[in-house]
Amino acid sequence: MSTTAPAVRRTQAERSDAMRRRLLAATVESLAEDGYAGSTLSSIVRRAGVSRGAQVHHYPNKQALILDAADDLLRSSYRTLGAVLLSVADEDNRLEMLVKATWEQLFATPLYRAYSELLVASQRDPVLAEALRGMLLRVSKVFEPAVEHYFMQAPGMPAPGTRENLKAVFLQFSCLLAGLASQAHLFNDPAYVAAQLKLWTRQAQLVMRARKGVRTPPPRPAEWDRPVLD
Amino acid sequence: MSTTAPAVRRTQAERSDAMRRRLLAATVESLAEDGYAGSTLSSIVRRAGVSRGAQVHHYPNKQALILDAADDLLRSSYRTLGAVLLSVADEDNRLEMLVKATWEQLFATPLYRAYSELLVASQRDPVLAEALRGMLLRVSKVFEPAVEHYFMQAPGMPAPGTRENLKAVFLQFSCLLAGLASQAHLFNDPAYVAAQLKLWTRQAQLVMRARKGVRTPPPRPAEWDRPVLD
DNA sequence: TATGATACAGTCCAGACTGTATGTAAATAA
DNA sequence: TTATTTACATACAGTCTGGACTGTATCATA
Repeated sequence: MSTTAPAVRRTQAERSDAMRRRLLAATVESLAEDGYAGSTLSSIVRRAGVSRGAQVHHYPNKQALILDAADDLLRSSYRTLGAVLLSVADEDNRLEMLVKATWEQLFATPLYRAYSELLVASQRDPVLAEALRGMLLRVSKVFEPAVEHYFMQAPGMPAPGTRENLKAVFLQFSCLLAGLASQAHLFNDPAYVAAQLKLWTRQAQLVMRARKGVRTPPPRPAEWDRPVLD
Repeated sequence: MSTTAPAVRRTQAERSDAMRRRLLAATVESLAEDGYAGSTLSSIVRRAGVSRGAQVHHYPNKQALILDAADDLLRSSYRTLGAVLLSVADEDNRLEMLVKATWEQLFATPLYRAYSELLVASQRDPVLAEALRGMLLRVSKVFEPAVEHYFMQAPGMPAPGTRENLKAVFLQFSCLLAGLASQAHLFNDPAYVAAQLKLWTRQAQLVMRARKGVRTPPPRPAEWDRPVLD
């Protein structure tokens, strides 16, 4: 009667995979809650409920763990963004829903808190900066086709370079969300955020329109459904 | 012939004042260069070229120093913003100049780097958050009258609440700049920032106009010229 | 089943950081 | 001048962190 023995026989790959997942999840959690500097190895392994040895076995040093967590983080955001894009597929007021959903499901989440910690840390860590750069690039590679899939230049806009314009407007959107997210906790009136989202939506509607009759999901790259870990 | 003796007799208040300035300047510098977590008391006093005892004499603990540095930082930004607002006083393309100057002289500076460090730290430090909140409020109390002094709702805009609209558009502006500043180091193409500034300027010009013939400086609150230290 | 590889646990250590305590010089007050 | 407060300097104590190191359990393979 071995009550303690788990007796679940797992393959080495399964064990490693599960352990790495626990460590990465704990790291991202810790980044969001305790910040970059507060995310010590000790606190992370405590949060993950594993030993110090497990961490050192899978990640030779702290930077390796952080980098992998950053990758994990961006991959999650990537998938969340995908869900957001799909969720606004057959709406009438598509832009408004997209704005709202992007804020609520992406920027007003612990995930973005963790990301912003990495962002400021990357100001002084070229390796981390390069990693974030590459990941941002991948995210935009998904977002931009989706934007073109759903939206078009508003008629009568005398703007040259339609495609570039849409991209610029959505880059503006991301900057606005980033700025809002970084300051939102200082606003005593939470309605400010809603008002800002509404304002941008109105402005954007001046230069773009949702394509009519688009009921298919946006282009979905292959790596979309790739598992979180390589 | 006392070669070493400085023999400059200073009053106690002068000594304290000078020392505090050195400490605050070093702290803000350190925040910008080494980040919040990297700004240790040891590194700050080393940067300031003073001893550990000087710091502990003027600031009982780290938080007190950081809080005072935050105050100093916001006060500097406050004055810089004032200079920016005055510098665009008699320009024709006032909005464009204001945008450019605000970016270059405020957000693309080490000062804002330091501020952004405090901003993320304030996510987990309620005291710091409250301090930043109060100081932001003071800054906006200067900025908003200046905005109304220089700009007006564009004619033919069917928007209710002119005053509130202008405020919202400039809050959008500040969020955009904050977002840009937090990510700018990831953009490999520095032209992105310029393009974004241009884009926002164009959009803002749709809803506002520079008042004609305004050649007086914006309202200048009394505390404007108050010295940095109380 | 025997042997080696992999996964994980727990501990130790050198360095760094903050706060404190004590000592000295400079300025003000008496 | 002398006494006393203020400004600064130095030394130290306690805590924490990240990396190294050793030992044990689990899995793969022959």
